[in-house]
Amino acid sequence: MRQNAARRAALLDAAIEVLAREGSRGLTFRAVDAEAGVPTGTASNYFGDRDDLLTQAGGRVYERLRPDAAGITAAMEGPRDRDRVIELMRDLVARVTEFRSGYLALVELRLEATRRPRLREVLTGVIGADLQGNVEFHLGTGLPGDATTVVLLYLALNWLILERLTLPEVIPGERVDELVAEAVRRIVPG
Amino acid sequence: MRQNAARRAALLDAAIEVLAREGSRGLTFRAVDAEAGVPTGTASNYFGDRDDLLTQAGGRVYERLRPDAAGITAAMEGPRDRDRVIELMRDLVARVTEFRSGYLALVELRLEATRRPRLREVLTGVIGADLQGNVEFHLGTGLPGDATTVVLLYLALNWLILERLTLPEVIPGERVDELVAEAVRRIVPG
DNA sequence: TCATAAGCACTACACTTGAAGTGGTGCGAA
DNA sequence: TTCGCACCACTTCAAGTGTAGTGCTTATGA
Repeated sequence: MRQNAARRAALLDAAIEVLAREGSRGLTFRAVDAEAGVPTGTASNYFGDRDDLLTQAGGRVYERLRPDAAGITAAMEGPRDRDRVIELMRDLVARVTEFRSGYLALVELRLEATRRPRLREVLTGVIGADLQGNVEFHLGTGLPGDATTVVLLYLALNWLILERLTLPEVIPGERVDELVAEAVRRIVPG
Repeated sequence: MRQNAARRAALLDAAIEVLAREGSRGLTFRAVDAEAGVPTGTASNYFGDRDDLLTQAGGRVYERLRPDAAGITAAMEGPRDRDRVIELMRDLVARVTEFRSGYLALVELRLEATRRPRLREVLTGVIGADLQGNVEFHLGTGLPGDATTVVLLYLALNWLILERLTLPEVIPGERVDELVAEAVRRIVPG
């Protein structure tokens, strides 16, 4: 088992791309090697088995989906009203939609988690923690709404993004901003 | 190309099970043969290629997810108020969650549609038509709310179901009914 | 009623692809 | 000088595809 941390990270990033492009079944050591541009057999040397690779990729892909520090401090500024929530949610949807491969990889991993208990544990942990973190952030910054508000926004916006990334013609791009605004208006108490 | 319609349908149903259990990459002629309990090579004789199989499975899986005639007429009865919508949505979520393999197969197909234009067209057609149909049904039966109401419920409830089917511990089963009710209360005008 | 033909189920096989894992070599850094 | 890693090569294994071929079943017409 090799120890080079930078190379391991590069392999995991390559794994995310492969996941999004080829699906979880397409995530093979060979494919990761090719995507990362390293010689055949390298991924074999860094991960014990596919389960290992999948689990570590699961941790990393979700980590990369989270906003950076600058984004977080920016989110804490401005007024604490519903219009501000609309802004924040639009930014969120735009940002996540932008990271197409990461989001698709995450959905692939969700489906794969159906068959892999270890992966399910890992994903349950990171996603549950993130949702919980969103709730605390929302309440902590004094934005309007309660815990249920945050959960309902999480549900609606996630599927909206999935819809846009998989079957974009079902909900045209021009409707997205208005749909997000309307979701917030109805879900967040005035 | 064989013509036996019953056998073709059985093969498509087998394909749905395989999709849910093994993912889209696992959907091979061999696997369908095995799942359907027919000799090796049978699926080869019924579908020209994988694209064919995937596309036809896409049509069938969605068809089977729709409520039957009895369910539709039942939905048209009762009062036309918000509490009635809560009931209907709870039934919907329960019914779709029940058909686990069908729902998971559909998500697999969404991801596969990312890579297959023909499949994307088919899914865009059936899913767009279903969403449109839901809007018309809702408005036509005089239930409270507008088109946006239906779309927002569609978004939130779909991800709720996905969450429950893939990572059930993130949102515990006991919270589902209350979450659905709260979603309806906020999204559907009183 | 029987002969004939057509379609299908089923089997077997040849071919291709893709992946896994591992042993060995050379290089670079401690 | 030695240890660890990058890199390459090779063997082995597993799956899947497409199709040729055989025999059964059934429909059709004299």
